[in-house]
Amino acid sequence: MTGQPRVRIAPSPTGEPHVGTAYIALINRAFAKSQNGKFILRIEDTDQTRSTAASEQAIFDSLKWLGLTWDEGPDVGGPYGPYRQSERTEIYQRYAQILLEKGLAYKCFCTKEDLAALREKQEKEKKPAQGYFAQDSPCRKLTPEQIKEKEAKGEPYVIRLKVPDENPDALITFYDHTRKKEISRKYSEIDDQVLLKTDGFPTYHLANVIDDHLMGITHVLRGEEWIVSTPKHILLYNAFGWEAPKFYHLSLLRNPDKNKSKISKRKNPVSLRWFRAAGYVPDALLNFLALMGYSRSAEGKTKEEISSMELFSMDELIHEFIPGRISTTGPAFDYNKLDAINDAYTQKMTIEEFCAYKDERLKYLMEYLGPLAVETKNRFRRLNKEIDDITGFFFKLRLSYDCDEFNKIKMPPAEILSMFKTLKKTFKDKALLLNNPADFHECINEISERCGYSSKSIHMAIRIAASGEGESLPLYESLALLGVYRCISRFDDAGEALEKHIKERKEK
RNA sequence: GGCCUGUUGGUCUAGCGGUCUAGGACGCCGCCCUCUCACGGCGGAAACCAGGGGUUCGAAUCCCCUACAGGCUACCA
Repeated sequence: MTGQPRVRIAPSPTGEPHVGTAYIALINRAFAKSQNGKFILRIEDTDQTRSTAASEQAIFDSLKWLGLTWDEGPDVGGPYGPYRQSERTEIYQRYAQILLEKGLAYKCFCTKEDLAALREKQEKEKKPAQGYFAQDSPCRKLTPEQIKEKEAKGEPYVIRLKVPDENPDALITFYDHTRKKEISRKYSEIDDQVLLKTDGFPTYHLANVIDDHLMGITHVLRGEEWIVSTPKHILLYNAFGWEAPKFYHLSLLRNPDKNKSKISKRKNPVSLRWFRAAGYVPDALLNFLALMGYSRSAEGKTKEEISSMELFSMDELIHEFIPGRISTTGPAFDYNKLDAINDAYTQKMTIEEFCAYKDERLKYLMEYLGPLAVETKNRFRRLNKEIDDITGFFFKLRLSYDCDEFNKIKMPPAEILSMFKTLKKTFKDKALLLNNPADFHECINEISERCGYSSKSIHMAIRIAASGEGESLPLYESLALLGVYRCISRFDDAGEALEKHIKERKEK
């Protein structure tokens, strides 16, 4: 051991690159660099049904855009590769086999139905511990002959960890360095987790523990959602006879609404590609994210220094980083404050930097717009026109509706209102099916036919709700880029604005 | 339901037993600067430190209980 820390982030390449990934990456990188350590990127693509190469590329691009570069990873290599879990399946299988041989894991032939039945039974009995554990596990009791028989028949199986059950009330404990305290769980509360799936791929738990050990990870800084499963991981480290890394759990970014639930695309933009296309300066986004997870000390600072201490660069963060100052409370993601910080950064720029940034952003914006790029370009008369007059609606959180626009829909206001409601409901129901422009096209036609809305009216209504105006970029492509969830909230907003408008007119 | 975690103004936070009649930032309001807006400057409203019990000469700070919020409870990570 050299004494230099090695940390990692391990994003899954599913869907859009998430701000949460950048947030965790930022803390990890600051931690590593402040101690002259290494920051590693590992791709956790063990979920074969959801992982895509495009998503992986988007993670690379987005993190690089933010300057969150890594020392080792799938694209740059390193001494502990491969850094993509899908390329390490034999390793996991080998280690699962070791556990099997040691008698610390077992093959489980239960089907989905078996598990559902088990769960139902447990619920009926109101057992405090649910899940697949010890005496509830039929496959634990299988004799070697029975196992052989099932295997010969070709029954699919998973490999599960055999959680020690001699002493169910004993505690399994680890130290959380962020919360600065021990956290523990009873053995009886931990189920016999699946280690290797039927398809031969590992679950997160197995792959994560093996990789962290094999890659020499010394400190694990990850999201708070992992706290409860950390004891499972400790169990695995014990089973292998390995020393566990030190754990730091980072509080989750939250939606800025009343309840502060985990930040999600259903409620707000979370894609790093969105932030980039929206025109945020990378250093500003970084600074803002750092504020969410880390707070600087005011000690020894003058009044003036205190009033500007929220503004700092990645380098400054690295130089003064103190792990003990990582926050433990879940911060609401305040888009408003992000804007303020972004303003501060643009003000610090020179004209040259500003132009370079605008150019870079414009290029990226066109890429982001995809099929709409040409349409956007064609709407310019002269190059001095502001691009955001045309594309701004993609990047505003809330639109303000000019109520005269609604007059362009040739329908009575009350009917428009109910149309917005129908649209909202249908989009919500079909949310998972609405991805491409064609999906939106089909869906809108369906509603139009089903409810007897004229094609012209429904399209105009959607156009106004989505873009805030009666003239805009081609509709279906726009909706696809906006994403279903933001469309839904815009139907809400537009409906609300219209309702207010109707009320005001009545009062007059 | 069970388990785990968190709780200082609307939001992000400083604070680690007396210096707190709780400081800063964002947002909000007002004034000044000014041809407008933005920037900047000044000022203001906004937190009885979730609530209740302890411990202590003394608690936002330590302990306990309750409430609320979040997370997890998948062959997803």
